[in-house]
Amino acid sequence: MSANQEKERPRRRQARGERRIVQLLEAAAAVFTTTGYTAASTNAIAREAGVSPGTLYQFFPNKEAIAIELGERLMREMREAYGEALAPVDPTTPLEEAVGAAVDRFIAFNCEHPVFFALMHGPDIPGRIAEEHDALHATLLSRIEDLLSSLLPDAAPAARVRTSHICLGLYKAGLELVLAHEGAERDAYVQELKHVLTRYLEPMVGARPGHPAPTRAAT
Amino acid sequence: MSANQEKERPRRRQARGERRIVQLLEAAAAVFTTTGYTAASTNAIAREAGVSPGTLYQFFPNKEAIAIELGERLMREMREAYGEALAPVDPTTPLEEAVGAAVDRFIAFNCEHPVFFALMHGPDIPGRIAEEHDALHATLLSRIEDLLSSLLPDAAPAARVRTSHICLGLYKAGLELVLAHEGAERDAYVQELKHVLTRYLEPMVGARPGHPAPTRAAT
DNA sequence: GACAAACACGAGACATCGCTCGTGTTCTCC
DNA sequence: GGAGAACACGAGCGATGTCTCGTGTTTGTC
Repeated sequence: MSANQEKERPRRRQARGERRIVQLLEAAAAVFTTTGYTAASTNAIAREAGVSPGTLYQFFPNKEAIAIELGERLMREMREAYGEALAPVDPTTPLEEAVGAAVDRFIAFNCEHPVFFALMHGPDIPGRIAEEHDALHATLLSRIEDLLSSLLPDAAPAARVRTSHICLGLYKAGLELVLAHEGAERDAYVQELKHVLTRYLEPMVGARPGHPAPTRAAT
Repeated sequence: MSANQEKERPRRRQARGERRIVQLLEAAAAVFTTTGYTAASTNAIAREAGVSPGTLYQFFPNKEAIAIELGERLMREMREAYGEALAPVDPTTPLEEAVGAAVDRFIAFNCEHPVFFALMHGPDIPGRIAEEHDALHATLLSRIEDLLSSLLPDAAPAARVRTSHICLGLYKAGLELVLAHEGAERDAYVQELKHVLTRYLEPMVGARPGHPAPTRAAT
């Protein structure tokens, strides 16, 4: 079969094309955030970008590819912004501080890129995007697991995996609430999210060496 | 204008019709749980119920009405199953017990009716269903607030509202994880969810009279 | 048994959405 | 300055999905 060179057509992009691509990606981000992936129509994305439907398909083979590319750029930007290892694990830092820093970073990123939440949260995700979704999920999960394994080295593997899932779930729930509010109220929810996570993890890491007693702060 | 009697057409249903309605509702529940609301086609629902598309529209004016009716029956059943006041608030019961009972009840209901989660969780909800979603949300929220106000009577109203939102968010996050697992693993996640909630609330209710010190159990 | 209303059917009207295609314009390189 | 590639347009094709409509069947009532 000689049909293996189809996918790799070395289309030379001009500067104008690159500009259109980011323009389309931004428009897609806007539409995805407001309507979600499935409800977003490619015509709407093209209209938002101020181009014709045909132009959109000069740069993306289909609707899915738009979300894929958008997701990849988002992931890349996240990695660049926060370094390869998301939160460098230092077992001597107090729990509150570690959790606070991690939460602050993630919240900041998600506030800057609301699409991220929209793309990763909807159950309306068909086909290939699910893979990317799972990839991100797994990445975050392993990061959290690394962090946890340094905090509680004695836990059973299964329990640690479970704890990681719980932490990610708690974060996502908190993020939804944070994004739903603004200003001082938003800050208050961020604080509550930190409380949730620290109080959940506290009893588990309370016994580790060098940290005599868990701290208790009033709300 | 004499066009005010349109909506109230006293269609006398026969027993057969009532049966068809619950049959269609069950089929819709099955389809909604597997594919979500928007992706579910009315033809698929009719097929699942073993009737023709035309028959479906004999009982429901449109697709949305199916979800509305399904949601209403679910809400009614929930109210009936757990009484008017969802969790009767007794300020002398220990926190762990109160949280445990509430979580167990809700989890049981959601495991029996997976549609509930599917209908209330998707961002793919158009138009009028959002209202019902909000109604349920508000109901649950006020229930939680009632429960909280008996547990921590001294908290500021704004903080209490916030805490309610957090609790509901945590529950939803936990529910997603619980439904994603089965058997012993599922039970373990239920336990973790209870831990999350009790540990989050513990410091707030720790100072209330009659409860000298918060209990601490190892994981 | 007759009449009307409720029930059931399924082909298809109508709309929407993803995507294509023919045509015309702009850029790049020689 | 001319050839070819990349870019841009927008009408419209094909598939899919919601909902209608004409027709036939069952049920309840006198």
